[in-house]
Amino acid sequence: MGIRAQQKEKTRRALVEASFNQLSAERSFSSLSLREVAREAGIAPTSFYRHFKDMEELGLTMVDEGGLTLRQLMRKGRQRAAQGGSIIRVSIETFLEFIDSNPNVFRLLLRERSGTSAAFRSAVQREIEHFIAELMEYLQANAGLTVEVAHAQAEAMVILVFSAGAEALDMTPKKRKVLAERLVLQLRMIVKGGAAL
Amino acid sequence: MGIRAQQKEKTRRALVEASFNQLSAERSFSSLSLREVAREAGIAPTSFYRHFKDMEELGLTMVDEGGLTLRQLMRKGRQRAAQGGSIIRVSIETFLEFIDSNPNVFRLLLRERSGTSAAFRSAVQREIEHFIAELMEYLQANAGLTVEVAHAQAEAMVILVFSAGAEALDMTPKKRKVLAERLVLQLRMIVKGGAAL
DNA sequence: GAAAATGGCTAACAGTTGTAAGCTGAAAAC
DNA sequence: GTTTTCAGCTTACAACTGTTAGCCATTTTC
Repeated sequence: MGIRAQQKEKTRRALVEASFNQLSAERSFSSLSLREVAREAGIAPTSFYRHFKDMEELGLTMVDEGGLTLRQLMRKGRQRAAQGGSIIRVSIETFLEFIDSNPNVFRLLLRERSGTSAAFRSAVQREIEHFIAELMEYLQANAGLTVEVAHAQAEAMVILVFSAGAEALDMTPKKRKVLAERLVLQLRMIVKGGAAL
Repeated sequence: MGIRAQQKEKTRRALVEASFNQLSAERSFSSLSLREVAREAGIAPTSFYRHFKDMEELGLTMVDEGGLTLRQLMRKGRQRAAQGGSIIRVSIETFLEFIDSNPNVFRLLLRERSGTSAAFRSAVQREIEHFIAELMEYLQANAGLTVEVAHAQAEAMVILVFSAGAEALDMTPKKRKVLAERLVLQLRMIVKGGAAL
């Protein structure tokens, strides 16, 4: 890669990282301005346009990236579970670790799922569906269920995990334990209930 | 009530209604400006302060109001179910009707649940917990479960219903039917699974 | 080595925002 | 009937926004 393209990639990364870093409980992506992001990344406002058409394009990049890292992590978690250990517990652990070490990635997905940009919403929805599909495949292979039931099951589980994640964001580690236990209980109910149908 | 207080209440309502009316798939409460709301309500920007300290105070009022109407509706639904009819089906119907006739109220609750204002988040959370508590009471009385299980069950059900509602917002009536059926299946899984534990 | 491409910059614009200061006329209090 | 209260108004300001135009230095291309 040429020295030029290399530098370009570097400031592009700086923009993405600057955006992620500015997210917090009090700050959503949609509340970030182009100028703020550019400032944080250390470039002039107008240089932003050398990399992204507008903030939406930046955001979509971030969603794709975030979704990818999450899915990779979960896949690893499932592999870990395959060689001993409850799939439910391991998945929940993996997910909570993800939230703990990438809170802002999760915040982005969580908020833009119900945000004001249709492109964002469907990008996040796509990520979640990937997610459901992988879990569903696992469930069907390991429990031999109807496609319909397996899908409903996988979807319900993903929704509950996501929702618990959202709550966990603001919690102390101690309260998280309680949350995680209840989540385990809920997922078990779904597994048992699905099998019974 | 004096003629003065009456007029004041009227423009206060106008502000609340103006805010609700400006919400849409493309517009969130946090993206509304004080000036826009005032304009829509037909008053000068600075007159806004005669009614609310800032936009956050307006929003909290809206959350409280929205949560109240939703809970009242659901309570009615449950009464309807008490005299014949599946509680699950009736509740889902009631909820989807609510979303259909008050999409913007639901949008507000949905978005501010994961929004950037701590006050908003806990206001919505409080509404949801009311919601869970009422359902839990019902479940415990009618199925005789542990407190723990009943709570986990009620919570899971509320989350799934909310989440389905979010999806339903952008859907055609035809697709909603499919969604509703899957939701029924999911709630049944939780009922069955809870009983099995 | 000359010419073209390009990432980053400065300057400048028109528009919007929240909010302060202060006036006015009508209702409320006395 | 006089005084006080107050919802709503106009004007004003400083801050910030996204975006255009155009220059510069360095890398890339030929």
